Amino acid sequence: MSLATKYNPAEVEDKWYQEWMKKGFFKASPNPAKEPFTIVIPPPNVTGILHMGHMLNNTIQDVLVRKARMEGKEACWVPGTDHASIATEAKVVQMLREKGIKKSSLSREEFLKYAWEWKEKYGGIILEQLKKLGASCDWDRTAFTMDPAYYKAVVRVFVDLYNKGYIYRGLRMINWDCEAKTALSNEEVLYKEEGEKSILYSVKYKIKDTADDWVIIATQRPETIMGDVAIAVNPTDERYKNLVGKKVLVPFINREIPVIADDYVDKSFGTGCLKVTPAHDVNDYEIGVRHGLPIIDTINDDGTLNEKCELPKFYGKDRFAVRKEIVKDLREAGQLVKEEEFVTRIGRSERTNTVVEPKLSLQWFIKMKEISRRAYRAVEDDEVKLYPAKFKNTYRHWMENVRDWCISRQLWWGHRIPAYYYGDGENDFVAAETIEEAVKLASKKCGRNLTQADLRQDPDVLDTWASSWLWPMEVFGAFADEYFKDGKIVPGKNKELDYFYPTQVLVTAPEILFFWVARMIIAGYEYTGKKPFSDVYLTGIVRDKLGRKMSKSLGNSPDSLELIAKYGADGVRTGMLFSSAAGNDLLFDEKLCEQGWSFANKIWNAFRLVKGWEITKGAQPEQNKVAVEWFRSKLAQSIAELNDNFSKFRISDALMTVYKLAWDDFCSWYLEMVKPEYGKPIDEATYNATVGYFEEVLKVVHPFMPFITEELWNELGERKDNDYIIVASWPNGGKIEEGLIKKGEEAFELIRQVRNVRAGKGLSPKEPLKLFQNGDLDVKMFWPIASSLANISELITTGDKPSGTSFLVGKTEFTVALEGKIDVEKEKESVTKEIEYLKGFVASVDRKLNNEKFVSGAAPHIVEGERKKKADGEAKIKTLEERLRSL
RNA sequence: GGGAGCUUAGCUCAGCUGGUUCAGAGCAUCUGCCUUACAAGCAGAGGGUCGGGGGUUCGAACCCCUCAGCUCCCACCA
Repeated sequence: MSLATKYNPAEVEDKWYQEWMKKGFFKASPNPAKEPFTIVIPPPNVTGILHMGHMLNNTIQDVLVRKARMEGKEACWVPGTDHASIATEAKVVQMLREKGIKKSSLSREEFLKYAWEWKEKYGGIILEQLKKLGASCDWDRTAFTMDPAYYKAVVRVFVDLYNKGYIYRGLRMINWDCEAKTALSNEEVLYKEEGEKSILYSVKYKIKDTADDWVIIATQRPETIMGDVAIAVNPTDERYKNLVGKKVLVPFINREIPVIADDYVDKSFGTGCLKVTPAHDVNDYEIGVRHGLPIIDTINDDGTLNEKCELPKFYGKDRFAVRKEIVKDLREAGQLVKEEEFVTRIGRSERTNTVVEPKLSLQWFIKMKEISRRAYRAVEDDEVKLYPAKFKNTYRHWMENVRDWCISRQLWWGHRIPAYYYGDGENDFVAAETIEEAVKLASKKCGRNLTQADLRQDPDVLDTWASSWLWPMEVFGAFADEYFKDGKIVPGKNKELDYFYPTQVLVTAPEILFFWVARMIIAGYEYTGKKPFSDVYLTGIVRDKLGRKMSKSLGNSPDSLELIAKYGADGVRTGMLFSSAAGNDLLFDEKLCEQGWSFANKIWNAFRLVKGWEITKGAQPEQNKVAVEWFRSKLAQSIAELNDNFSKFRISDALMTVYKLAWDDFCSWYLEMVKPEYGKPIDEATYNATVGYFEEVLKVVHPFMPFITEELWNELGERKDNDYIIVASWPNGGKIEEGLIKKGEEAFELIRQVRNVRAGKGLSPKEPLKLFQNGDLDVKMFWPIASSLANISELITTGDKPSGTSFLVGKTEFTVALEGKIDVEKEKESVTKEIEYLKGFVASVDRKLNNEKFVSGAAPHIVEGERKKKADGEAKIKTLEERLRSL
């Protein structure tokens, strides 16, 4: 038998993944005899590639799914991708631009053809990469948010919510991307942390019917002056009290606008006078609404000025170009009194990086207040639990201040809004799932017989989250005709949904708690009356070891697939989990993957050891019997701890428990206990027990390191049919003999102490030592093990006090005989030091016990504990003092 | 501006309802070993007045107040 001393993951990983696929172990179907365990993947962007965040997130999901599968549950992990409307469209537009094709030169149909081609080409990449990681998804269920059925579901939900009165169309101030020509949600607008430099201009407006009286306002957007409809001052501002009600003239166009008073105005900012431009500023819009002011929208969709600005030389010119010109004009007219630099926060589009233009626009909205009430309560009442729980606060805060959700996007890639217009009036439209239905509805609404040709469908598409919020339901086909009735999903009809939904766990990033998680909960209750999942595990952000976010520009993001090639998927998976408590950012260091590989290598070498043993029919030595019994309890203890970690979603801790069980308890202690001398065989009983334990250890390691465990499982025993570790049963632990574990601990302490003496005195482990015991610690049971692991030739319990170095295990003193090798003075010094320490300790305990209030106030078992501390301490002191005298 | 959270060993973090798992783990460090499973290993060791200050209590890493620093979320000042 020749096995490499170094484990090589590359040789085994692909093989086992193929084998699992071939055997269909990832497939799940409704099975009433089994409990379901469902996870829906947070669908990555269809054009995405696997980055570190995905690796962490999907490793966690796979660990949970694999454990559930071994526990005998019907484990179903649904994979899929998100069409990611704006992100994908941006990529397609860029691709076309590189080919020299402008989006504006294409028809909608032509563009979509390119987009679908792009999707077909790149859409599967990330899923293939997940396979390298070992993700045990049911690939037959792979879903896409623009699959025909899914598309239909999204449209259906829009119509349904419209009919229920939750969806409305309204003129709202929205964030506008002039380059992509689309509305952006608040979340898609980014602000630079440090702010951006800008210039604050002070501009003079002439007061009407005065010779030379002026009002000075401060603005950083002089190009919007022509959209001004008022000047506002704070009502308590004494400086301007007599100005309110007067008219002033807008520079250049001399439109008369009123001076109004509004609380919003900050007296201390600028001059305390604010120009009000409702079309181009959110706050101004609100002031405008409060004062019934008109709205003059001077800027086109593409960021150029239009004829409403009344100055023909600016028509069609970009707003920033106009800013420069108008500043010049103002200066020349003597109306620019000050220019000062200041730092402000400018919103930029997440996708195109252009400065976001606040813009009034007709958009579609979902009213959130009422529809989200149930979802709010669900988290409050822990019906849906968040891990870590601190996100409950964040969630509550968002829910209590929830705003209406703008769901329309001026894009082509996505679910087209199923609203059909038949006229130019504000209400001349209907919402319908099909154009046929729309014709009927519209005809009825307007009282004329319309045809399809009379209808125009809304050109916009829906926000991507307005499709992915249905994900946990629609991956099971929830909204199909057969199951959907009167705005609800009828239970008892869809076997898949009834069985797999609600799902168990959602693993995702905290940044999409509102975008996605909250909205899934809302949609879940709205359509099924049930939560979409019970537990939400929020991962942290993967950062580099300096704590910086991983980004392309910093170049600090390692290539996922290269890491897997280097350390194996097993190594990378464990590497990612070593330091990633839920909700904590993960400071990724490649060394962690190396540690993961080392762990695999350790297990590999344990296997090499066991595999190399020859077996004899001989009787089982006492030492091995004890070792086997001890490990049985130790294993049970670790499994209990492990299950507890899992139940609390402490995945990192779970891995650490497994790591210590495998490395410390199994390899360092157990295997060392039973390892026969070189060249000698091992007895059959011990061998069988060892293989059995090895299998149990492999099982608990499997969710974390699926590949090496499958490999060794198959090497360790004769396997037939479907005997694979991936479907092996999760160990049930068994009885934990506390007494045995304690005896083991005492023996290990004894061994450590003897080794310590050796290290201190520079004695070789090969040199046998004599040990003297003074005290009543019962070491009999583990003695054969202790004597062999510490290489002790003899234990003398006659009470003799040899020359040597002593130590305590509990209250019992042990002395390693070291005639002629010790420095008596040093020995005395160290014993004295320990006595001093113990005396201080006993004194502090005494202070407590002499305190009336402590004895009467503290719980009895605490007081009892203190008494025992004191007695033990005193006993130890006595032993040590005797020792000191004998030196 | 509003809200949430964090500060424990060199690093990353555990420490559940104040008291025997109370000062812990992994990594890193140091010392000694190439001991036929593994030197990417083995054996052993050192290291923290639990951010500062104050208070409550018989007793505080844990509860309260306060100061300092950091992080995140929400809103966003013309």
